[in-house]
Amino acid sequence: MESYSTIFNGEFPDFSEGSLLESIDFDDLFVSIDDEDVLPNLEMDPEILAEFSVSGSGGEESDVNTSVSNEKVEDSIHRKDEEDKFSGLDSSLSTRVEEIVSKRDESVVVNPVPNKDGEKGRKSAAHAKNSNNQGKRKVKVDWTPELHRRFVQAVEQLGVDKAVPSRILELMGIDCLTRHNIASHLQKYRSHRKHLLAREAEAANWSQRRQMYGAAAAGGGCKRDISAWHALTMGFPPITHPMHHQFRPLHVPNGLTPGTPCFPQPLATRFPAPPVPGIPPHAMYKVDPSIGLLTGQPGPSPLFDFHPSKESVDAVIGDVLSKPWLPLPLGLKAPATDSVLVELQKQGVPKIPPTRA
DNA sequence: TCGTAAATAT
DNA sequence: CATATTTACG
Repeated sequence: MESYSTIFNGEFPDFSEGSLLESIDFDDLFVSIDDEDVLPNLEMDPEILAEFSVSGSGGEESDVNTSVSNEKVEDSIHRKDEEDKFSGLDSSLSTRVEEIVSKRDESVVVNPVPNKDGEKGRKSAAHAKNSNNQGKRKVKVDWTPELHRRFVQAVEQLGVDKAVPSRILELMGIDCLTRHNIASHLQKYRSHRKHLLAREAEAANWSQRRQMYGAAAAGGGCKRDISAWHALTMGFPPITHPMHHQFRPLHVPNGLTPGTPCFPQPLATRFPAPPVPGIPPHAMYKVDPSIGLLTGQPGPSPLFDFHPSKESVDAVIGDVLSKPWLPLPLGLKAPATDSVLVELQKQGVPKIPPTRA
């Protein structure tokens, strides 16, 4: 039910280009559900990315993907699809032929199409593999991050609700894909998006209720806000476990033991990751500009030379609380440590030299 | 052609 | 065994 491709994350950092931080827009991480057409840009698991960076790392203009296959190149098949009519977009593209090597690995050549916004041209390569395509020359399309990027771009350009396979294909300008490929991908994309939004909605809901709880609690026992209290008692299982048992900051000031909460206690105790049904605590996260990354992820917390000042923390607390916990899409992990660190600096959070113990 | 769901391959 | 992708069908 919850199986979705890990490539539906929207954005994929280009490690070969530079800091992956560049590709991370933390603001987008917190897009609320009212943003219909936007999916949060989440960092993809570097491991997953690694796979792709290997095959296509160097080439800047690698219009030809020869990445490849083993020595076995038995036969190649030119697959022609009715989609050829779209070849007009890019002559070089249209000329590209999808080569399928029957024996071992196959390479599908996909050419980049100049982005409308004039972004730097990227190579888009799709590797199609199938071990036994004897008889059938159907090859599974390998939706690489780049390819998916193009896909998403096309979809968003058309509008999520208006996006239709044929149109998407046209916009993508990749001649070796069929409508069916797109349709299939679109199906999954929509499904993924649907669930993702649902999860975000739930998370936001819980976060909201947490806020209510916090307000009610802050009310000092006098439960004026009956609704809030009711919602709390009805919807929330009493939190009996110490916060640090469930949730730990990814980053703790130097000198502290990993796992030691370094963020303000009120935040930790009052706003733990919401127990969204179906989502394990460790799959929830939010980013705190001054504190770092908060997740429900248990385990050792990496240390790094960063220690937010109390002032910085206080200044940002309100903002943090307003941000909802977000569910990590399956196959994803929270932004890397470095990402957070750089983001902190980016936001002007003073970096205090670590106090060597 | 599209969208959905079942089938199938990895 | 999960799940990504293809294939079938209304």
